[in-house]
Amino acid sequence: MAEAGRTERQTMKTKETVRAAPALPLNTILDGDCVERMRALPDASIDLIFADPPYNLQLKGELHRPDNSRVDAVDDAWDRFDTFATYDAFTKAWLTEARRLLKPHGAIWVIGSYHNVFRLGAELQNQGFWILNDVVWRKSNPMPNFRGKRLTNAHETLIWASKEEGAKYTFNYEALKALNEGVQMRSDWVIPICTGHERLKDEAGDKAHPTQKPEALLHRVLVGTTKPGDVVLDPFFGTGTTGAVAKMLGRDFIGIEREASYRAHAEKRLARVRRFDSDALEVTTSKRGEPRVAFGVLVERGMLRPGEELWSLNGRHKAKVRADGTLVAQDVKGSIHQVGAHLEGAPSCNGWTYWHFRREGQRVPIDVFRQQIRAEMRAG
Amino acid sequence: MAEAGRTERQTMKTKETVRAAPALPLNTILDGDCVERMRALPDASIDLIFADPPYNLQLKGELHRPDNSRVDAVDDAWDRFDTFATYDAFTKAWLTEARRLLKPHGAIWVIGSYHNVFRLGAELQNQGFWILNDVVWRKSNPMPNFRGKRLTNAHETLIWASKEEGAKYTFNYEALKALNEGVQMRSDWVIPICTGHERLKDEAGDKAHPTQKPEALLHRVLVGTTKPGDVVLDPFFGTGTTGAVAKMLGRDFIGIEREASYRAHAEKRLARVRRFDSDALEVTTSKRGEPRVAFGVLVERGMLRPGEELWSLNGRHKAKVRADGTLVAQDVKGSIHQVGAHLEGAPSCNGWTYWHFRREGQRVPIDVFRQQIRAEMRAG
DNA sequence: GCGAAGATTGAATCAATGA
DNA sequence: TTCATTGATTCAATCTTCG
Repeated sequence: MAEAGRTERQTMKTKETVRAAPALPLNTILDGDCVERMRALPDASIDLIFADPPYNLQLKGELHRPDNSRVDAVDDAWDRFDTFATYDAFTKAWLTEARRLLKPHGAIWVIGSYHNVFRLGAELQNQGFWILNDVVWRKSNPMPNFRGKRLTNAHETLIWASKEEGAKYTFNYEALKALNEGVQMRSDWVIPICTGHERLKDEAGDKAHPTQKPEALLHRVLVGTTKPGDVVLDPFFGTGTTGAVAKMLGRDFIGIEREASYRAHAEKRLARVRRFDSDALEVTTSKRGEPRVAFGVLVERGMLRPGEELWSLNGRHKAKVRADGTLVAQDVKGSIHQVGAHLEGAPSCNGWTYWHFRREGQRVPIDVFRQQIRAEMRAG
Repeated sequence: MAEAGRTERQTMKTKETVRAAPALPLNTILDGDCVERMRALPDASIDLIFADPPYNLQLKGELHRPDNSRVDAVDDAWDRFDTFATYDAFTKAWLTEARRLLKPHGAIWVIGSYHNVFRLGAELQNQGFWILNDVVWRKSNPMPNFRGKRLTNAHETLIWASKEEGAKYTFNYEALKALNEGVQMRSDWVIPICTGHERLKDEAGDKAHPTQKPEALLHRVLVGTTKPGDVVLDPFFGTGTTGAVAKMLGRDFIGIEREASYRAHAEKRLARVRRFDSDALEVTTSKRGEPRVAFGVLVERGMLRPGEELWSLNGRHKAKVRADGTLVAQDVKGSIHQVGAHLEGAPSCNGWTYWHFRREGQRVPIDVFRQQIRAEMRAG
């Protein structure tokens, strides 16, 4: 259907433009270098580009977990660049082609981590792309920081940009609002990393690709910023998450991937994918339980001050709040639960209902602050 | 005290260096241009920099190149280039001074939105700063997107970086873990925007500063990445959130702010702030700071006897204690760590938590003896 | 610079086990 | 058979410090 429409349009073009505008290789995976392959595609032919370029992680030695198992890191040749200058030149080259390929009302998504995303974002701006949002993919199950030397790296960043300032772009506001329980979709998306059945494995049972993206992420991108029938280009196709989700959602895709083994996995995967019935696009939203609130957050927010005294339920014990959200009593320090249990000689203690602060002569349980924070979290 | 120490050191210096190392203007707000003011401060004198640079530079109408030549009216492309170039030059200038001011084990935090954070991050990397994490401040109560044309912009990005690759830095792992319900602090922080009593207002009741940061954000930054007594510099001080939280937490600060009205608000605010009790500022510490204990000391003290058998964590291996504090198993002898690693075929092993002795049918880790000795050392 | 001590993990999937 | 529990495994990682 879409194929026929395109052919018809082509026949109406003049000789000069026909040469510059060959038929698009829709729903196929092109092999080879992404810049070269993009060069062969016609100007202003693509509605959306989703690009997950190498992150240039710069990992050094081996890393082991506390149980001594080895972390299977990204050590592929395609992720190694000598210098930032080399990486920047690579970024500039593929973004230049990407911009040429975009229709005037097209848009681009790129994804990266702190290793590369600042360079991606700066080059997007340098080339005249107009950033619409940066989006944080908050991983519900990230890999921990095993050595305890930094924060757990629990997110990646996406940048969504139109071709230039003032250009139109597709944004399905209501669809995203529906995906978000009836309130505006925010710039932070909580999505689990790709595991389980969705994660492609090779014959040996190892992961087929070190950085396979979850389909839920692409689902949100494509539902939110493309229309059915749009052409989506992924110049770093990998095992084809973009293509798989595009096919499910009734969008056309073009993939470029130079690693033969990734292409093979992607081909097999795409053959299995079925396009959704249009009424099957409803989303399942998982109800979560009440979010956990750390006592320390009350201190950070100034609801309780470091040094302030808390009183036990029965008024017999008191403890002092510390800056990191632990308590210190006469002969013990620890969490609100630990200190309460110790003072009562009990095996456990719910610190939230046990500890009280004083306001105007009254003892008030600290749990009122937790409820307040939860209300804010729900609002957000 | 610190002041005295500095003076003493100065008197020992030669004439040339005295001029370059004046006493630090601790706990004051300097007025004027941040780059000029930073130039007057001595090398390697600051422990932490927190910077919230402007991104809405009012360039329109008086646009000048870095060399101070005026920019003529030009087409959009030139305008765009010059705008970014000017912003980049500004960023480069203040980051260069910032890096010079940092102690070798110092660190920097910068905060920005998608308008400027990619340029900040790229320039940090270009100058040789080593990014430790990017952190997402996820706002629980962001401003909605009224036009429904984009995603609700619900976060800002912070970048935490050390002075260079391999440099030490302060990271209070256990304190942040305590602040997060006992699990590792992640790179996404949920904190409300600054409203209510905390939000400073002018005489007319309007907000005193357009982008006042919440104290909770600075609380987490300073608890997590500074020590009491550290010197914290904020080159874009605004209404002084950094200074206020630093003072509460027993850190020294230096602020730079060119707007007189912001300085006035900050001065009033700082006068109101009370420092927390010093025992409230103590923070849960890591085992890494504890003194080392030789395993042989346990044998010397008779806690374990030569010839006594120890069992591995999983109960599969055993080894015998020798009088010199080494272990001997079937085919290997050496330290508690070496023997454990060998038996498990692991690259390394923490013998303190791996090896257990038997008491009344129970397996108890030898680490309990180490803790006992450490307690004695603290008491003695 | 090198060798050794010793500090360090959260959420989720899936298979095996037991009730 | 079903369900709860336990253990093994895995995830884009710029992941130590002291003598």
